[in-house]
Order: sequence, then structure tokens, then C-alpha cells
Amino acid sequence: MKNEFLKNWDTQLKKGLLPFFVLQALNQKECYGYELIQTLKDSLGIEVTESTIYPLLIRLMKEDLLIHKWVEQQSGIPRKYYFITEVGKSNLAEMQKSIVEIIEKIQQQ
Amino acid sequence: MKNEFLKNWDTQLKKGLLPFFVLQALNQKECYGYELIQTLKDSLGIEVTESTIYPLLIRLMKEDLLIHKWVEQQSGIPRKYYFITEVGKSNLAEMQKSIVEIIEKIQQQ
DNA sequence: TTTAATACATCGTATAACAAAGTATATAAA
DNA sequence: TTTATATACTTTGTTATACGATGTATTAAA
Repeated sequence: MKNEFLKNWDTQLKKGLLPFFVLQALNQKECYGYELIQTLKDSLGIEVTESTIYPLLIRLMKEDLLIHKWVEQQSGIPRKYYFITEVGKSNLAEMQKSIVEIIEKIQQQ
Repeated sequence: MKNEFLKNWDTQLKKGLLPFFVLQALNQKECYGYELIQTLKDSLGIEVTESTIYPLLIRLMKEDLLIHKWVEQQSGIPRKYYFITEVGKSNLAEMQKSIVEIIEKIQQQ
């Protein structure tokens, strides 16, 4: 079991990595919010709650990195699908560069 | 020049990585606060201000990951040297494991 | 004598994850 | 039938932490 310090640290680390992982995921395939939570968990082992993901998606839309489209379902609640924009793609590319640099710094020490 | 989104993202990423880099640096060699700012910049290219590093060091001491010792100088202001504790070392080891896992996740996609 | 570098400290602000609570639909179990 | 569970989106309040701004003090160089 992780101690308080490590749990807290994990949370802070997530603050930086989550926007990157979300843009990365949406760059590969459009998703709706609830689906994204599953995707992050299944493919990356990253656990996020709805109260984290929905405000984040709203923020990324305000920054013009994402757009959304409501899609009605034959049954059940409509889904809000998110798509990465060109702005989103260029920002993601910058983020990838930064991440690669940081990884190199971590590995070279 | 980075846009607002990316500058902000850099800051958030730092929130997670900084405690790791600080512990890592102090694990290699004890430092005083002002020296640590130079070390982080010179060896990792990470720019932090005093209003970031001093509260962080205080926090890591409260968590028992660090201890400090004042060292008087022949001339000038006394220096507060920080040393990593056993608790600090074990937490750093956990952080290293997490970081390695995250790097693997980033690289495998 | 004034500027800059060294060295430590603190206050206020902004950002963002997350718990908690809420709304709504659909299905399976009791 | 009622209840629980899963799906799907939203918002409010709390908490953690980087950082700008500001302050104190010492020393050396311009």
C-alpha cells in the first residue's frame, strides 16, 4: 500500500501527464468521455474519475485543442464524442518533444 | 515561443517531476537550496525559482524524506544543507519504479 | 555608492485532480 | 415490482503546489 506522500505525488504527476495521454488517445481515435476513462485504464493503467476527465475535456475544448459532437444512440444516453483539432495536433507534437527530452534527462542520470 | 497552454502544461508537469528530481539530486549529493536551483538547471535544464524550491524542501522535510544541517561559511550567509533520509531513499525507489512504468507506457504506444 | 550575485523565507494567486453529489437511461437481479 | 448496477454526462467544494512578488541579509564588483 502506498503512503500519503506517494499517493499525493501520483496525483500531481497525473496533472502533467493526463492532458498528454488524453490528446494522444484522441489523436488515435475519437472517443466519448466515459469511453476515454476505460481506454486510459485498459491501455495505460491510468485510473481517472469522471470529475477529472470531464473538466479536462472542457478545458481542452476551450483551448481549441478538441471539438465535440453529440451522437444519439438507438438506446440509452447520447454520447459526446471528442475529436482532436489541428491546433490540438500541433500542441500534442510539442508535448511529445518535451516528454522525450524529459525521458532522456531521466535516463541519462 | 510556447503558447499559454504549453507553458501552463510545463508547470503542471513540473509539479509531478520536481519532487522526484530533487530527491534524485540529493540522493547523489547533499546540496543547499540555492545550489540545488543551479544543479537542476545545469544538469537537467529544469528552471525553478526560489519560491518553488524552498517550500518544496520544507515539505519534503515535514514528510521526513529530508533532514537539514546549517553550515556556517568563512564569509557570507550560512547555508542550509539538505540530506536524504532512509525514508527518502525508499520513497525515491518507489518513485523510480513508477516513472519507469510510465516511460514504458509512453514508449509502447 | 550602487548594482549584482549569493542565500534564505513567505504571502497571495492560479491551476487542476478528485470526492461527492446530482441527473438520466437501460438492464439484470431480488 | 422494486432495487441494484452499469452507462453517460455535469457541477461544487476542497486540496495541493508552482510561481510571481516581495522581503531580509551578506559580499564583491562596477
